[in-house]
Amino acid sequence: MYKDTNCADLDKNRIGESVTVAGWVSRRRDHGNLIFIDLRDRSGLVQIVFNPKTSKSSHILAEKLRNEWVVQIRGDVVRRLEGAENPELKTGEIEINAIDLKILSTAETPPFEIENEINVDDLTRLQYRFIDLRRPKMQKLLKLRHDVTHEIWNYLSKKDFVQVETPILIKSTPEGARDYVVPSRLHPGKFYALPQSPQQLKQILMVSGIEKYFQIAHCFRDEDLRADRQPEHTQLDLEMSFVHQNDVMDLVEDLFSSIVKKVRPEVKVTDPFLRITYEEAIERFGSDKPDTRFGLELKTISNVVSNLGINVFDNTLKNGGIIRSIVLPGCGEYGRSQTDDLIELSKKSGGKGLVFIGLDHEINSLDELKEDQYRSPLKKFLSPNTVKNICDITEANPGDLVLIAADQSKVVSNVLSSIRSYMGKKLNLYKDNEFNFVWVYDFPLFEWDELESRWIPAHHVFSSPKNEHIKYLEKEPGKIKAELYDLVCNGYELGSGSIRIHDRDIQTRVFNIIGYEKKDINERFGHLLRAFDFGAPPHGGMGLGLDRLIMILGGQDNIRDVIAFPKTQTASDPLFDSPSDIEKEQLDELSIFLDNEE
RNA sequence: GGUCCCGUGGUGUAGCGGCCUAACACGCCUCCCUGUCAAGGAGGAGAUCGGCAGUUCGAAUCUGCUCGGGAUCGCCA
Repeated sequence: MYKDTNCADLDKNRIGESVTVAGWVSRRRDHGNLIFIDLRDRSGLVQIVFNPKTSKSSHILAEKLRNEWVVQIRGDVVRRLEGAENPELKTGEIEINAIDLKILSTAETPPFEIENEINVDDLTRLQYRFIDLRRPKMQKLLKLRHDVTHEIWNYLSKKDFVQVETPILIKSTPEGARDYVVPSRLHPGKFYALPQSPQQLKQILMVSGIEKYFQIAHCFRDEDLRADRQPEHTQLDLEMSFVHQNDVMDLVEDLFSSIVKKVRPEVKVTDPFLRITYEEAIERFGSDKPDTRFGLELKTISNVVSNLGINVFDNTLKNGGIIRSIVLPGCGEYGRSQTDDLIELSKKSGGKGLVFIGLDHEINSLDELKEDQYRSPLKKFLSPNTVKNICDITEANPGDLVLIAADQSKVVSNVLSSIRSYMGKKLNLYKDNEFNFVWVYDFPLFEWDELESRWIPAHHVFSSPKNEHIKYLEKEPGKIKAELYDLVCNGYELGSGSIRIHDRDIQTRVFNIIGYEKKDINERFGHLLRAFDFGAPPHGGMGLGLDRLIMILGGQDNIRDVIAFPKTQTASDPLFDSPSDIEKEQLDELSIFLDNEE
């Protein structure tokens, strides 16, 4: 070994020891006859002193040292001079008197500094990812990631789960996201697809009698990127036989609690996790992935604002729409530019506009509300009594701003939930180190696709309808709730799962509703259905986004920061410069002809 | 495919028609310095302002296109 101790493991208990350390020169302070080096390794920093009285040759060599050179130093751990201690540093009470210095590598000046808080373009960071990852913050996030997966392995192993690796080269199915595709050399003109998730493989493993399976699985989706979406991401994938929905939820809940306890012991996690139905989530938050760290719940006010001569509202209701509102506490005196911001946000979310009612702060009682104590563009239609009724339902108080959206219910949900998220942050309604987990369950099995005029699966085709809803299958598919559940944290969807269909008859009926022909079914799912013919146990499971979980646990707002080598928004890698051209010989082998005209 | 923001020495910013022969901070280089820890002091090098085209007597600055990065809608069963 080039070193017998880590830099930051040294402290006053080790004074007098002779040690050898190795690492990177983090900073040098050259006082002429005395040179200080902050030496950095994975553990942290320690101060090295080069004193000509201790070692003349080392001192001369140390004059050459520059940032990020890699060095090995032998020396004695000594107590620092009185008054020269550095309380900011873990090793601040001691230093190493260097006797020997060996330069292991020189280094160019790095393109940016290796500190926790840097303000550098993402492109530069990714081009020099090896430098970026030297930053203690990034090291901490990679370690956090390790600790999380370690805990997952530990926990699930203790619970009798077996980790099984599934292939990366599998088969394209036209369902779901766009596939990443790999050409086959041995089968000219044919392609493998990279898995969007090991979904069908793990279900086959259930038929194989594995009973409890998990995998930290890479999943690939060729769709556009976002702050929380990479083309290649990692899932904790798990599946269990002979379980009901609650068994899966209980297990995952306990697992996630123990992960948080392990890696963020100072954080309080809701115990038990909140469990709400899909319907309740939409009703209260307008979203199936609500941020439950704060209130600002939505209220329906269709009844109190109809038939007042307000055309927008009456027409909306006539067309089967709904009128809902959200109350922003203390925002009653918002000016034009602030309300315009909210209107713009609502338009971005697909809405047409918003109606405001701003309540004065100096209102003694809403029961004696006067005309001049509230403002609204629709004021001439809104009597004090109507406003009071609205306040009753929405629980608005003096000084609040009531926002009203009228449209089809899906649009209203989108508009008000995006305003809710935006204002929750703006009004500082939650702390950064709060983790609010919530289960959302009882999702509908099907959604109506307006464009194609047909029912499509809300999750995937193997999710089981609730037993008592099987009777609606052919008559009212929209009414069917599924054994489908999502885990949500702080407004992020962390994962979703379901109890799967293991009955051939029900599976066929679901396929029929989606409108699959026999031929399609065989081509796409024949392998799985064939397996089901040989004794399929009842089973269910989940897929959980590991990157997002670590992003939240690490207090980050971008998934790239918890992935060692992520891609840019155009799915390229500035470090490797991928994707890239390949040789003509490679193309020929694959029987691929490029149409370079376009 | 759409919308929005950004692109100026190595890094981050300022400059937003002529005061620009492009400013500032950090970093870098040289020299001085025995107690610093964002060391200090003195001096120095380094950018044709992402690219192309246009407007103009004159463009880092205005316009168009394009490339790259970021945010977001669509998309992500």
